[in-house]
Amino acid sequence: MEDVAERAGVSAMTVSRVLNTPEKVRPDTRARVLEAVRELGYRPNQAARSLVTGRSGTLGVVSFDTTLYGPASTLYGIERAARGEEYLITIVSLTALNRRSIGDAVDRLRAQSVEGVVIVAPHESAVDGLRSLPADLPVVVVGAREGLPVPVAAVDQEAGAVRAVRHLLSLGHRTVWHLSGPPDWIDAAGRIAGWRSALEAEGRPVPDPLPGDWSARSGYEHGLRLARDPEVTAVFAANDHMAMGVLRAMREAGRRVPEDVSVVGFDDVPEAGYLWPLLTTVRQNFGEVGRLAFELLLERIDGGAENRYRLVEPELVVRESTGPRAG
Amino acid sequence: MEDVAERAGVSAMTVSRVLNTPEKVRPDTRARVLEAVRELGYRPNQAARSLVTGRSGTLGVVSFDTTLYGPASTLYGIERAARGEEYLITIVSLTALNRRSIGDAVDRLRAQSVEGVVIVAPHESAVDGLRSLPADLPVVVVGAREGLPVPVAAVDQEAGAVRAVRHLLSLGHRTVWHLSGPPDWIDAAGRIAGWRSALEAEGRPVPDPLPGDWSARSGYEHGLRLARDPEVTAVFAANDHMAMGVLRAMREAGRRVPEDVSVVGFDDVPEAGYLWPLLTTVRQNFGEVGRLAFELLLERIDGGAENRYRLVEPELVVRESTGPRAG
DNA sequence: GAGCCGATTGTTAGCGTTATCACAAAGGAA
DNA sequence: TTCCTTTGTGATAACGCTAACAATCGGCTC
Repeated sequence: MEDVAERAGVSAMTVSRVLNTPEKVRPDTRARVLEAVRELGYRPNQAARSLVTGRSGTLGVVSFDTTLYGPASTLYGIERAARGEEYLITIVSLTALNRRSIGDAVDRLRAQSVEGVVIVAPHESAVDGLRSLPADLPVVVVGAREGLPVPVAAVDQEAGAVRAVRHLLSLGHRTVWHLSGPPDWIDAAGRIAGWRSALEAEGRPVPDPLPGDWSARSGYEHGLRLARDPEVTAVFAANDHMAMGVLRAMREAGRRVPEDVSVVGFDDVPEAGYLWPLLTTVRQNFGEVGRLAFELLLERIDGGAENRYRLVEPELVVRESTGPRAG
Repeated sequence: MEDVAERAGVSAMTVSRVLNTPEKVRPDTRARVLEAVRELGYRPNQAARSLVTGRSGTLGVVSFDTTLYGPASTLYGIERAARGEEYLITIVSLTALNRRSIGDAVDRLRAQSVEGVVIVAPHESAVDGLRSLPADLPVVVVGAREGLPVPVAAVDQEAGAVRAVRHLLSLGHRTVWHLSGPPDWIDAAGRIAGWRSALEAEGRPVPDPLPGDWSARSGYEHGLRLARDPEVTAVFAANDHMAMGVLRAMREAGRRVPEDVSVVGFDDVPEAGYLWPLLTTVRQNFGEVGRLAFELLLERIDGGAENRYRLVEPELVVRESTGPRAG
């Protein structure tokens, strides 16, 4: 920087100003400095800058498993939004889902002086961990429920489930069976709540939800059982992979989809549009959730004290796996 | 840090030593300092540290689309490996695949003083971008071909394709049709080369490869055409999604899989094990590639000058979509 | 023409660490 | 005892940048 200043015939301070507040420097001086910067290939040292400003230009993202479609897409959304504001994203993935693990992850990020952290961990047990976060670090959570001491961005799981169930009921099905996700997952709870309320609103019987684990295998196993019950004509699986398992089970049991049984998934994973039959499902806009999370975090960093709760509406995508009730 | 020093009755320098080279401090002094650190909740300031040491404890990863299974898994592998060595990972995703875009991404990372960069971009056009990288920054590339001026970690695409083809030939198929990936992708080229060489090694006819675009749609379209040709009894698709499209096309055309036609994919995406029929495919261990990339980068940072080329062997996973040739 | 103002640029003093060298104490060899 | 190591600790000076204030320079008012 000293070299640049000398070459441009100004002081180091002026170089700094050209880079940070160009409007406070006379155009011709600015041009001379920029020319010198270019010639010398000067790049400001971020470490020195953040040492003196206290700002690092970096945000942290803590996530459970970034190979899953949802977290990966959310991360991507955060990164794209952050790029626009000249922030870089540092990631830490969680090895376990307890308070300790989240605390460690946040600590590691803090040691690198991130300005704020987005936590992507849609589990009840993760929510516990949030209660013991450092108060001086801006934090935003993705996918948690309302009422936390931090801002939250999430997909409206309940609304999505309601849409799926209404769609099935409108096709003439008497009621809808539900294959739910693991109880620890907040998304799973939201989908159960939406499914139940949509059935109750129409005065339909509410069968016990069948607890799955997100895997196609669990969908397949429950699916075999459901296939034996002729009463079952509509199934709402809490995610697409379980729905795929149900499709396979129905096929093996000789029940046609959608003629005999309608199946709806949740997520709209990319391959949902490639299956046979094409899966009717509820699309979650994870990228948008990431963008919202970034916005909330920025507000927090800039001093906002509100704990806003921002929801993204999911969208029902009707394909081939649902149809009118037979008979 | 000053406070910690005072509380422990030592100088700031000794506190620094306790944190960096504990073996150079007498055990009782060390204990006193650590106690003071704990009591005051002291956390060293990384910015100040990297200002003086020139090391930031951060590595950059440049990737094209981290929502895809491959890049996401590679990233995850890098992150896990880096955690063990106390490195944090900063990500930048590419908006386009040209030299400019890669240069920008690397520049943004460099501005944050990352110690090295892993580039995940398995495209020919990305390889161009690599030739104009700054020479003073350690860089490792994932998924490129041999012969670059940087170390490379990749899956042995050719070996994977050879395994897929040999498997099909061993089932009695006369030859194997290939649905290839986009020509710009290095992986696609490797799979074509492996497929061709395996056929030629056995003196089998080599049909023209059918150029797809990784999407299930392209697999479906080519699949419809292949289904009309009774000669076609074995298809090797360059990825699982295209294989899914082929499965769907065969089903619609009334050709049974695997009785009439065998289909092999590539990748082993998580849902490959949930389809009907379960897809025979070639599994790539992306996590291992990520780990290798991290190792190579570490060597580079520590001064290694070699441009090593490290390959991970893919594995054939035989499921239900392949069987003996009919007749 | 003195005095004042705003715009622009410069000077100084850190930000929180660690490298380097200096120093003190303790032990061993002569 | 004296000198020389070795080991542990401290003092000082950077690292590269920006905040805060100081200085300079035109131009303008009266």
